[in-house]
Amino acid sequence: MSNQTFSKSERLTSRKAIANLFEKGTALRIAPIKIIYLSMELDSLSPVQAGFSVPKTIFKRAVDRNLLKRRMREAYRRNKKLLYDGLENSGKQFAIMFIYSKKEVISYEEIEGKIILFMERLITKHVKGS
RNA sequence: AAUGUUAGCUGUUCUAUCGUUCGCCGAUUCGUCGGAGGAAGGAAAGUCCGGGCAACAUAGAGUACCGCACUUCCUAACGGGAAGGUCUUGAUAAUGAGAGUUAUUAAGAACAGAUAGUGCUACAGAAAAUAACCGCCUCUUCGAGGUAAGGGUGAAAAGGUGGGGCUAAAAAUCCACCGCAGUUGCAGGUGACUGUAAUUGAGAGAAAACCUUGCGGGUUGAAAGGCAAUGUAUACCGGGAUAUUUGUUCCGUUGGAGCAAAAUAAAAACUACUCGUUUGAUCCCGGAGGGUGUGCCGAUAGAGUCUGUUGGCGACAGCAGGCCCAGAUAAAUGAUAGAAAUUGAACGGCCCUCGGGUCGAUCUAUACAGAACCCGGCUUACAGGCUAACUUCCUUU
RNA sequence: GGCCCCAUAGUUCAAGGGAUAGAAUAGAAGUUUCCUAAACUUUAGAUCCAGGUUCGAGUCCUGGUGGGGCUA
Repeated sequence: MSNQTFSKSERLTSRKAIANLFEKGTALRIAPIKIIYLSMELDSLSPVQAGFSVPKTIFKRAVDRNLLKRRMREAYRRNKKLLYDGLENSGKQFAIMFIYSKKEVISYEEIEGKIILFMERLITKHVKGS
């Protein structure tokens, strides 16, 4: 689990879980990315399940939406070890949804920086709370 | 050789590291792991047409509604395609006194009907489709009548050109030629239609106004639909049985059987309406309905594609052989780094017809765009490259 | 994914194919007032884009662009 794979058990695939997340989750905004997360029981052993979304109203073309989702997913996949290590001993599970909310396409480096920033914040908040 | 237009084809490649998904093979502690493979397009797009497929009656009739509209063919089908016909516009040439006609060539056509009917044609103009304002002429002054040759208005003015005659003045009255429309005959063509002869006629435009005629269309779309699991009482589904009342006949007696009629019956579904069809009341047996929401099938081998050959002007069709070519579902096919190729820019070297070619290193750019059940089309978007045809220009012979 | 609707001044709406596309409100300038508001006068401002039919198109037809709604 400590490698860089990103298989189905680590992604948000349950319609029910997503509905629950949007209803009760905590919203957070880091520059162009809006993040909704919730501590909840998941149906897999993975500590975190993540999903990525780009609204159709901002980007009309499917090519642009695909590009941004791929960049966000890649950034998450390469850095998720940070998040997993931080949550290792807590026993909690998180569902996270990343939503892109800017009209321009930004580079991979920028997206990666924002996602790392979010992970650090989530860990410090969680440690402080417990 | 350059320039542009149109049509067709193509539409970046390789390596390394880390990843996604689907078959196959092997292992497994059933969580996964390993091996070897497949993984976006010509438009996957717009959702504009047509078809397959599925449910609702094996999908029925008429009206309404919607769509289409030269002919023949292709096709599973089409509003698509091929070949042809006709018309319009432009150019060139020939001919004619002129109107016009003919030939070649290019482009285009929602190209049935305006002589079935209703309505419309602003402003201007006498008048916009049963034409008389000025002008001309006649009668009997006012006024009435005749006349479409001339005038001006308008997008459009009542077939056109030339000539003669009649007449009060004129005309479509006459002659010749040209054009248009209807009917009939002959010849050619599968047909649209063409050629030709006779005869009749003079009534603009618009159907992308309503409409008429002919042809076609049942409705809803994979979120269709089917299976399984979870789970609770009836209403839901499937199968079977029986009908209730009245009259009458028979058996012959607190009842049973046959026949006929009526009622239950109001309504619901099938497209809006009319018809038509189905359901319908009670009991028994079996399965469960609604809601939440999971997995699988539908769902990836097909009107498939490539090669050859035969038929056809062609679209296309037949035959033979080879090939298997994405299958995701909060939704895969990617990220990073480095090379190469192509394009453009300025720089330096070399060559020469002084405008380019070629080599080197640097910088820049690499389009439009992402499958969502599957096919056939149409439309729209598209950096660069290749091929073909044509236009224009230059040089040489 | 599928189905449907709409587009006119800054905004909300009109306009049987026919003078210069109209009204309300918002804007600007002026009058009035010590100043503001209200009132009055004047003024500028628009048919989503491209083709086609027609003598003539906001309206009719075709293609595109943008926006909105419904559907488990």
